[in-house]
Amino acid sequence: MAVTIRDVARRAHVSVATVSRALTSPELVRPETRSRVLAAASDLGYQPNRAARGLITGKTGNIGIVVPDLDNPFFTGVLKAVQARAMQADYAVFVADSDEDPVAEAKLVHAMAKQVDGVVLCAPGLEDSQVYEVAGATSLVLLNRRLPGVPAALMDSAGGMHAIVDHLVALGHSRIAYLNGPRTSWSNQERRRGLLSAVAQHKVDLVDLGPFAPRYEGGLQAADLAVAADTTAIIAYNDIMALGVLARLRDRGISVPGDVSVTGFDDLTYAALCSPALTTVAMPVASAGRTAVNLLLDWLDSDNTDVPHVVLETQLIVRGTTTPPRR
Amino acid sequence: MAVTIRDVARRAHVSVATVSRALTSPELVRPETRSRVLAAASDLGYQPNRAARGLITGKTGNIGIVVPDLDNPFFTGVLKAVQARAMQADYAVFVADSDEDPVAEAKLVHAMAKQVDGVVLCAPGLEDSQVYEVAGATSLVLLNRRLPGVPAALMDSAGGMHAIVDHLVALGHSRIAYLNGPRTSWSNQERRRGLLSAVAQHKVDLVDLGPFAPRYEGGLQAADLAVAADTTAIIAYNDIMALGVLARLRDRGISVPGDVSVTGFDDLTYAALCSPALTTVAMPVASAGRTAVNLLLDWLDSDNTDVPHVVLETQLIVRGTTTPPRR
DNA sequence: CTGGCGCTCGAAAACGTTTACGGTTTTTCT
DNA sequence: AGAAAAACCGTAAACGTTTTCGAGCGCCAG
Repeated sequence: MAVTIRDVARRAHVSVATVSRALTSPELVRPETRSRVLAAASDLGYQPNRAARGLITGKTGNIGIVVPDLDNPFFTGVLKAVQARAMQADYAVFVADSDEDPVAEAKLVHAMAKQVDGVVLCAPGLEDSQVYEVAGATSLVLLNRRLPGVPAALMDSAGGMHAIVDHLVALGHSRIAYLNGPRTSWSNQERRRGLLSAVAQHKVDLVDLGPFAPRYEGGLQAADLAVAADTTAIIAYNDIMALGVLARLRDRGISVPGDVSVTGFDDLTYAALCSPALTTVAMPVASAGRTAVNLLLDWLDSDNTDVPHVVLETQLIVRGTTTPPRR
Repeated sequence: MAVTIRDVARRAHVSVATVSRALTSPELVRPETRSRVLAAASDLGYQPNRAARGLITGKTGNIGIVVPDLDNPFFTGVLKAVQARAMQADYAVFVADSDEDPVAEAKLVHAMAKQVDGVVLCAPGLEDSQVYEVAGATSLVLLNRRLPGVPAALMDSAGGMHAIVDHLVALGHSRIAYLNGPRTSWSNQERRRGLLSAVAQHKVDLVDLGPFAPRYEGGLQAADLAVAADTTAIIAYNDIMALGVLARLRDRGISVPGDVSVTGFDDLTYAALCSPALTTVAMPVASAGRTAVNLLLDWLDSDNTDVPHVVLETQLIVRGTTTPPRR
């Protein structure tokens, strides 16, 4: 049924070895015969069988990506970029969704390991030791998580948080609430780090609340605590929580940004679409995805001597939910 | 490096053939030796090499899914379900994003064809003939598109549209605008079909506008046309357009739902989160994804005699953007 | 006692590639 | 022109499995 390398060889009057060479190392065959086999190959619509190739080369031509939740636009953003970059480099992409379950994350990487040349891992919930453990099974690139010894594509969320605080104090705010996401998540720690550094620098009162579920409902809950603490600005862990905050404040008749300013984090599409549009910081999801596969590809054919950590810039997007405080 | 079937055979004092049998067709070996093999295998942590297996069986144990846009929550919703169901059945999932480009869609299926046992295809933009053409390359299941001869998981969007109209006329509306999406897309045709049937049944005035880009900006543009046409209710092609409509109306000081009712389609997360919350119809994305891979798996080991088309129910979600018209 | 059958298992072929090795031709150098 | 070197290409082994075929064995019927 399928057309094999043998068919091409027959049609081009050469051996299978020559066909293989013409396709994978063109410089090894005479231009004349090379074009002959190329012609034969395209005539027959020949596509090499990747399984057979992988069997002997030991490389699969595939990469994997495991994410905690495919319904989360943040991860699908990186997935989209990963997919695009991989396809460009002639790699195919396996995707796995761990459903936020750390043990599933580890399992999935192991299961993928035999079928891919490497995987990019988004695993905010995994223990460091477990990450190292799965790193033994295949080549890893971490996304948005820094760990000595394993390459990573990072986003400067600390810097983004710093920018938010700078923005808020520039507007004149001096008592600010931060609504924590999950305490153990690397993202929350990073954001908090930027927050604290900025706060120390500016001498503002910080009201540190939470942790809350990083969901709409978490925002609803957190909003009340923040107004009870008498703050003029609320920094939410992420956009979804911020949306919850906005909804709760509106329900209680508290005007945004008139009475209180609110910021999110991530710049998901609806941040721009809600009303008032949300001030937030944009994460470079696409370039992070791209560089993650770049790192992986480099890592694969290199002496694995230095472990690159590249950090991408975030960007504060000022929209409608932040103004100077009413005095 | 990796542990092969030969290592297991040596350790269990049997031949490789017996190991293979013990793992894939247990009833063919004596229970005693079977357990010896199994023990050896798990001792060594043996995992069969899928490439080698695929080379000889002709099956890969993988399925593919190609979607027009991974940033679109609709598609990631089905992707998530597809992934989950496939994993359950011990299949791995390749994903490809065509970036809304029909020729890329066809190319991608062809590229995948050799690496997968079948693919679920979301290709609203592809010509029928092209779909048939790619169906020759591998086993296909269509998602949300009906085509004779190829199995499909469908969503009853016509029914959903009918429900919207029923809802609106029940509220008392009698002059309604429909904002078309892309004319050629199967989805738009289906929705329009349901719309027309409901309209004919109820004798209401239908103002048929567009087509518009199925984006936020398309909604901004469409809103003005709808109010100029003096309608009391606006049915948008999808949620994103509806959000654009809401924004534009608010900017113009037209109150929703006071002055005009608005509906969306798809029930994306932000439909529930915007304010007022959007009346829309929920698409069974998850079960569609699940049944798509069920269909694919069934199709793979069956005589391919009848081509199943299963249609899933949609559901009208009444929220805050629809009320009786002011008179 | 013989022939046939069923059960269990091993030897070996096959899947579609890549690549080490060696043989033949062409080029280059003197 | 002749020899050494280089360029080109074919033969065959190898990758890790599955599967066909048949061998060995015990059992039962005749």
